[in-house]
This record gives sequence, structure tokens and C-alpha cells, in this order.
Amino acid sequence: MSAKTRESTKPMLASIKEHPGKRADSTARLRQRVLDAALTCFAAAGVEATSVADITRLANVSTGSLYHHFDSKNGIAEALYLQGLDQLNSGVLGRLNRCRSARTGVRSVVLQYAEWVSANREMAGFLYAGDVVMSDAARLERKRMYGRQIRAVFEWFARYVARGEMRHIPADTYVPLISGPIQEYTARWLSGDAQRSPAALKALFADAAWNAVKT
Amino acid sequence: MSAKTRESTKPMLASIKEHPGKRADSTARLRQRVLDAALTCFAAAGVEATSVADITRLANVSTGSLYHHFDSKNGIAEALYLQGLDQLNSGVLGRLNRCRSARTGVRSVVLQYAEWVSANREMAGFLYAGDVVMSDAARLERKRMYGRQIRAVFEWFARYVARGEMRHIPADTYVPLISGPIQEYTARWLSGDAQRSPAALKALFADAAWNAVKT
Amino acid sequence: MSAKTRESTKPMLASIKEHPGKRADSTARLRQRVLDAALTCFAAAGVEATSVADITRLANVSTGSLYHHFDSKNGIAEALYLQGLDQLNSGVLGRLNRCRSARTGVRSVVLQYAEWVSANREMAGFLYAGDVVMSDAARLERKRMYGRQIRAVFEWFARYVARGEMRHIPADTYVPLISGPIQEYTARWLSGDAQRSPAALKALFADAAWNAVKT
Amino acid sequence: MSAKTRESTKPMLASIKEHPGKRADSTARLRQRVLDAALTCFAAAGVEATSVADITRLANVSTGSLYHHFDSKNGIAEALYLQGLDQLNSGVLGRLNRCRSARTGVRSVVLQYAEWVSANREMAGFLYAGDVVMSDAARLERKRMYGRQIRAVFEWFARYVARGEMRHIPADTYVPLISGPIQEYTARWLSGDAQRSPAALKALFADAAWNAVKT
DNA sequence: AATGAATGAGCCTTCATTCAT
DNA sequence: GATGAATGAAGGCTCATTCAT
Repeated sequence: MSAKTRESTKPMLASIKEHPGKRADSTARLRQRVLDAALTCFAAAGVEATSVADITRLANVSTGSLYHHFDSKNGIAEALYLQGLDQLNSGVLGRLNRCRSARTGVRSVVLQYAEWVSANREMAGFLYAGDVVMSDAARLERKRMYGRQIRAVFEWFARYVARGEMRHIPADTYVPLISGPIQEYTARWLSGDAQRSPAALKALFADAAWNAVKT
Repeated sequence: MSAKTRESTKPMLASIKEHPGKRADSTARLRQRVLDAALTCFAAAGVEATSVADITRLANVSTGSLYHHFDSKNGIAEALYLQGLDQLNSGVLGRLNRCRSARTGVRSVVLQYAEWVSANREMAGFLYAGDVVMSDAARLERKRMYGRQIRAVFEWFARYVARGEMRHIPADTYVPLISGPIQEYTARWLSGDAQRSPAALKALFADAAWNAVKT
Repeated sequence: MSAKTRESTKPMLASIKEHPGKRADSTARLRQRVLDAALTCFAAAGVEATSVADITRLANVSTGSLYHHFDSKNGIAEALYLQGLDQLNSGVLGRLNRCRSARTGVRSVVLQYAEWVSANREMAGFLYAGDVVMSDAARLERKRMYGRQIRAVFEWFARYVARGEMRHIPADTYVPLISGPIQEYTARWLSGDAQRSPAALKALFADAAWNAVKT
Repeated sequence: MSAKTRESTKPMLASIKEHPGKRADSTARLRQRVLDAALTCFAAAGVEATSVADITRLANVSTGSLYHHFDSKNGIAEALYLQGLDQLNSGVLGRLNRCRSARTGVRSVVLQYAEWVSANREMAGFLYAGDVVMSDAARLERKRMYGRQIRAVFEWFARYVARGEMRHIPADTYVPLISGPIQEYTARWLSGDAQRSPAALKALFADAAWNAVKT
């Protein structure tokens, strides 16, 4: 909600509820305990199939306390979703910004995605499942995040497209061409249909990505 | 959604409930009315968020009648899922089998996927959402279907890999490389984030697919 | 909802749910069991303080069954309210219409009110408490009932006012002057602050009513 | 609602919580802020439908603080009820005591009621709604107040009854006959069914009251 | 005195499924 | 085969009240 976007680990949107002073610490701890428990449940069974009682049980928190910190079950899912998306995005963008050529840039997107997903399997599964029903506020926040991300990535690539080092194709199709294969593989891995972690195959998919968009 | 399954290679799970004789026809009609209604609901709101009452209302069928023809709400979802998957698979395989070169074969997979998905948006959304909780019986049936499909496709491709016309990479990675981009694009289209139908961009993705696996 | 207004004992509004044929009877029985139980609870504790469980317990009906026949707890209260009001109104009006002089008419309103209230203490308490939150549909129905009642009563009285046998005062004030005392006494009786039943004092209040509006 | 209780003849129930010394003033201010906020809420939605959070929000007081000053939500309602009743009663009694004839006395009761109710609409609505569940202590206090009031009023009237200037009827029926019409009209005004304020029609109802009990 | 986090019982309602007719 | 009434276990959420700070 504020300006800082990258590397942030704190939940977005919820920041309004943060309090300064002595109890802020234990408050944040409880919030995180709830988010952690919810992630585990959501990843395992989906948001709808997870009951609030499942979360309170796992987080060891009372119903009332949970609702003191979150608006609703779906509010937890939204906070988690935005937190995860922010993490994934900022990881990719941060790495991209340290690259100095079209090829390393394109490959870095895939490499970072593969690594993050392999290291955060639960969160990846949760984000991939896409069963969060977004409220208007959350939708706005996501749009803001996506906008920033897409704009930053496109600005980075645009110069190489302009130089003729990358193909000139519809804007809509870069992401599918670059990320589609690793994402599809990841989906199979998450569902148990593929054995090796995405990280183990990252070089192959990174090469394919570059191959798909280079001139 | 109403086009009859073509080239179905195996009876559906639910076929055990089919009855021979004079009433079979009206029975089948009612079954299909339920399946059609369920697809609309599932595609619009997801399986969990659809109530049996939603389906009976839309299908104009009584509760008792519905349960006379299906085991459970999830049973309907399974039947629908298997029906859709079979349709999609057999379409792809049928087209592939009519191809006479590695390049046309690989491209045909993408082309057929793009066309089917664009022509069966509701079913595509339902299959993509992946919110069907599979019973053991259904899981088995799906495995059988997948196995046949994968085996058939691989047999087709294997000869070209052997001839050195296609890259030799881990078996797990062919599908992601070939279908990943079009699937990723389709997901964006289904969610409203991309405007043009997959069919409109099929050539681009077909070329990319061949490019990704050719030697 | 239909034309018949007087002496009707059937719940209004709910009539849309009535079914002809063999099961209609047991359906109506269950509906009435729920209404009776609800009346007892509402009269004793108020609508808000009565839980749906209180009603199901007393009516010996399952939760689901209750909700199969009524929209909500408040829907029960509305049905009951309209039923009671209809009974009260039609009793008063029916008796009034059999009177042949201003004096007997005015007195009959009070007498009938006193008798009905004494004979239907629970319903009277429920109606008097006024804690039913009316939906738009119910509000409309009540308006319709009130309109019919007020119009009919005023038409009856108007001729005597015109003849100079009754005072000519603001239309708003006839009901308070005629019914106010007996209603106030009834409220005290219902709350336990007065011992004798309204019926026991009806003559006194009937005389006072006539005295208050005669010329 | 904010006019201080005049001629209060006994301390309120809640007075036990009053503290002497330097903070008494700010304490009383906070108490009153809570009572004012509660009255607004109770009048608008009823006691049951008002949550403690509604009150703390409107009064700008913390939960803990509220519970430091009141026993419970219902305790607030009781305090408010007794405060309002005391105000209404003492107004009526005070005015009655300044009258020097049966006629002016009876009329003054109605006139004062009409004026007070019109000037204190929120409190009148709250008292009229009668949704305060009284604790034993509060019930006792109310009985005491009522007793004093009734006794004082009866003593005043008794002499005129004895002199034959007022009718001799059951003790229970004086109040309904005198106050019933104006109360019934007030109820209609509070519910929006009557337009003119009770104060606007006070003379009519005062005359009727005297007419109802004079010899 | 003041604060607001924490508690957990209880509320209304939904819903998949069964079963008598 | 068809119907829809009946069931009761959950589910998400609210709320009065307590208590540590």
C-alpha cells in the first residue's frame, strides 16, 4: 500500500492494522502465525475446503482472535496472495535489474522463477491454484503490483526489442513464450505428475525461453 | 459443450449407469441435461461454490432424479472432467495421427489445442480450474486416459527423435515446451487478462513450439 | 394475498408455498407446528432473543426442515405477525359490520379487542411487542391489510360523523381516543402490572370510548 | 436527552459507581458520553441489535473503559431506562403538584407527557420500545420509582375522588383512561404513522382525559 | 483509569444426501 | 423413474466480556 515494493516480506493491505509501541511485536507474531497456518491449509486443500477452524487449530489461536486481526477467511487468503505475489515478483524483478544483456535477462526470469518456486512450494501451489476470490480493495492492490511489475519488466526488455536483439511480437505473448514452459512444468511438479523440481531443470527452460524470443 | 465426444476411445466411468432398452434414450437425455447445466455452473463459479440446487434449477430436474442418475455432486464433476479431457485428447491425437512430418505433428498439437479451447471455452475453463477432487475410480480412469494419450503421442514423436529431427530431452519436458506457451496464454485469456482468442494467435505459438523442440 | 380477508386463519404471504395434492396436508401441519412453537418463543422472549434452535426444539422439527418451509427466522416472525394481525382485524371488522348504531359500533370495537386479546394472550403480546423487522414484501402486505381495515372502519364511522352523532376531530385521533385506554390497560396486563384481564373490564373501557367520541 | 434530570427523588442505581475527588468530573463526563451514545443506538436499533462496539465507536471510548464504568451492556440500558423514567415521572409529578383543581391536574398530566415526549423523542422511543431486560436490582429500583410516583399521584387525586369531583373506578384504570389516548397517539407518531407531534394535539387529548374521569 | 487483544460459546444459515410416497 | 420433504452436521462470523499491560 505504501511505496516500497520489492523484497518486502510483510503482508500488504494489512499494514493499516500495524501498531507502533510495545504490543506491536506480539500482534505481528500472531498475525504471522495465522498466515503461516493458513498457507499450509490452503496449499493442501484449497481456500474453500479449508475451514476457519482448520486454521485456528493449526495456528493455535482462538476464533475471536483470528477475526480481531483479519476481516474474514477470504481476507486471510488475500493477504497471503498479495504477500506471495509480491515476493515472487520482487525476486524476479530484482534479479532482472542486475542483468546486463537481453540473454541473461530473459534467462534470469526463468531461473529465478524456477528457484523461487522450488524453494517455496506451498506458496507456489497456493498462488497457482488461483482460488482466491479477490475483494475490490485486493484487486486494486494486485493491479497496482502487476502494473508496476509489468511496466518495469517491459521497460527493461523494450530497449533490446528496439535494438533488434529480441523479436517484435504482440506484447501479450512475451510472458507465455518465456514463462509458459517452466510454469507448465511447475504445475505438473506441483500436482505430482513430474518428479524433478523445476530448479533441477532450470537451465533447459531458461535456454528455451531465450531461444523463443531472441531474434 | 454439446458436441458429442468424438473418437472416444473408452467408455466413461459413468457408463455403468447406462441402461439398455426403451427408456435409455430419455435417460440419456436427462443425464446430458444435468451435465450441461453442471458445466455452466462449474465454469462460472467452481465446483465447490456450485450447489446441487443450482444444478437442479438450471437443468430443471428434481433432486431425487439427479441422485438417481449420479452418485454425488462430485460424481457429476468427475464425469464432466473425464468427458472433457477425452474430447480434448482425442481431438489432439486424431489430428496428430494424420500428420506426416515432425514439424506438422508438433504444430498440429498446438493448433488443435488452440482451436478446441477457443471453441469450448466453458469446458476449457472448467478443466483448467482443476477443482475436481478425484475419487480413486476416477483417478484410475484418468490415469488410463493419460497413459494412452502420452504413450500414443510419444510413439508418434519417438521416431523423429530417433531420426535426429527433434531434440533429445527428458521425456517430462516435451509437453511443457510444446504446450506451455499456448496454455499459459489460454489461462490469461480465460481469466480476461488477454483479449485475443488462442485461435487467433495459434500460428505464432505453433511456430514457437516447433522451434523449441526441433534439432 | 388473495381477496378473502376476514376470519382467515391461514398464514398470509406463505400461501404461495401451499401445494395441492396428497402431501399438502402434512406440509401444512408441519408449517403450523413451527408457527405455534415460534409464537410461544417469541411471546416469551422476543424475536431476537429466540434462537432458531429454540423453535426447532419446541416444534420437534429439524433445522433443514424449518428452512425448507420458511426463508429465515424473521420470515417466520413476519408470517406470524400477519396472521395475528389479520385475525385481530377481521374479528373487529366483522363485529363492527353487524352493528346498527354509532354507539354499539364504537363499543363493539373495544369489546372485541378486549375479548380477542384476553383469549389470545400470547399472540397479543407478540403483536404488541412490535419487534418484527419487516421485509419489504411483508411491509407491503401489512400496508394492504391496514389500508383495507382503516378504510372499512372509517367508512362505517363516517356516516355517523356526518349525521352529527360523533365528534368531528382529526382522523388521526379517533383510534387513540377509542382504543388507547383499552390498549394501554392491555399492555399493563401483558406486562403483569395489572391483574384483571381486559375482558373483565371491557364494559368500562367501551363506555369510555363512546363517551370520548360521541357528540 | 441531555437535560439533567430534574427533581430526582432518589439516586440512580448506577450511583454506586460515582467517585468523589478530583477525577469525578471527567469520570462523569465519560459516563454521560457513553449514555448519550447508547441512547442514540438503542433508539435507532434496539438494545439487542446494538453491539457494545457500536457504543464504544460512537462514544469514542475503549471497550475496557466502558466496562470500567458499567457492568454490562444491559447495565447501560437499565441506567438509561431509569434515568429516562425518572425524568418523565418527576416532570409530570412536579407539574401536577402545582395544580389547584382536579381538572387542571388531570389535564396537566397529559400536557406534560405530550410536551416531554415531543422534546425527548429518542428517549421516548427507547422507553416505549420496552426492550430492556431488567435485572432484579433494576426491577426493584423501578418498582420503588413507580410506587412513589403512583402513590403521589393517587394521593393528589384521592381527595377529588372523595369530594365526588372525579369518578370512582378501579385504581388500575385511571392511568389507561387518562394517558391511554395520548400514549397510543405517541406510539403512532414514533413509528412514523402519525405526522403531528403529540405536543401539537395536547389540548385535544387533555380535554378527553378530563372528560373520561370527571364525574 | 485506560487500552485493545484475546476468548469461545453461540448464532443463523447452507447444503449434500436420503427416503417415503 | 420421479419427486421434493426431511435431515443434521458443518460453516463463517459476531459479540459480550475478561484480562494483561
